[in-house]
Amino acid sequence: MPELPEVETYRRFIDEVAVGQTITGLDVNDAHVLAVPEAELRAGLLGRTITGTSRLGKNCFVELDNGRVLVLHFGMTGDIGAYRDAPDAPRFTRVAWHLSDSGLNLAFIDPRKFGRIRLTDSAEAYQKAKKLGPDALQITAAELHQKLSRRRVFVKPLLLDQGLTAGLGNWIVDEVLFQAKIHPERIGNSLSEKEVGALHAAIQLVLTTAIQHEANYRNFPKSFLIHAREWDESATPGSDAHTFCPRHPKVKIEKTYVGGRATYTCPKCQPAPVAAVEESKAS
DNA sequence: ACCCATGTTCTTTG
DNA sequence: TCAAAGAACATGGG
Repeated sequence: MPELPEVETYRRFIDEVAVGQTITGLDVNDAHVLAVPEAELRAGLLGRTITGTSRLGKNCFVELDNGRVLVLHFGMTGDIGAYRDAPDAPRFTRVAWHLSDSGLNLAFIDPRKFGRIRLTDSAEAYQKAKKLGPDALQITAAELHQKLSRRRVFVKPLLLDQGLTAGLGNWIVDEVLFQAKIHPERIGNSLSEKEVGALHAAIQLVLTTAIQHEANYRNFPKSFLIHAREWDESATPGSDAHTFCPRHPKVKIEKTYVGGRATYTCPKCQPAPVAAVEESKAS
């Protein structure tokens, strides 16, 4: 779940539920998701008032009244929730914060426990320490072109690299490349300025659309590749209509692996790079 | 029972 | 130094 649009949705939820409230309790059901010692987290949070929220890529920042920042990273299966009474805590709640005024508890939910919770002095310090690039919604086309032009690597792993730009995950990169009609195995520095322009526009389109729908994939436009991904099969049991390209009803979406990650492409929309062309452009 | 998975990070190998 | 591939992490769900 948690790529940029999901994290943005979680951030807005936290902003609504928790800003202005004081943290009066901390439950650690599973310390595995803590990237700081529990005692340090407890000392850093109890009695603090939440003053605001922000986000960089897939990281959510919860700002505290002493200037420090709680950082939430949701790994592969993280989620956020709220509950009033302990028996109502969502399944897989690993950590929860008790909020003074509302009496609600904010839950960090994470079945697979790849998520992490930590404290930092500032969002900027965290960005620097983690070597995170500009947020995918903030990066300009020129900046993207400049970064891609220096790399002789497949474009898909480049877009997944949080140091190049932060926030793009596996399905979004596939969607972006499909919308921009670029093959995932095109070499970074082989992309023309025009192609990078299309890439940048597709990033904006996919992220803003996903945020609008609060990352509920099923509600995305029919023109999106997302509907061809396997996990959507449950929505249309017994049908394989969803495995065809939205633009070419007779062309099947292909599943391959690029950089070790499952990758979906339309062979007609996204022509595979020709090695000779790539090399001549690169040299 | 087996295989796959939205992310990050480290190790190995070239 | 860079890049690619693989593994590890932890666990649920199909």
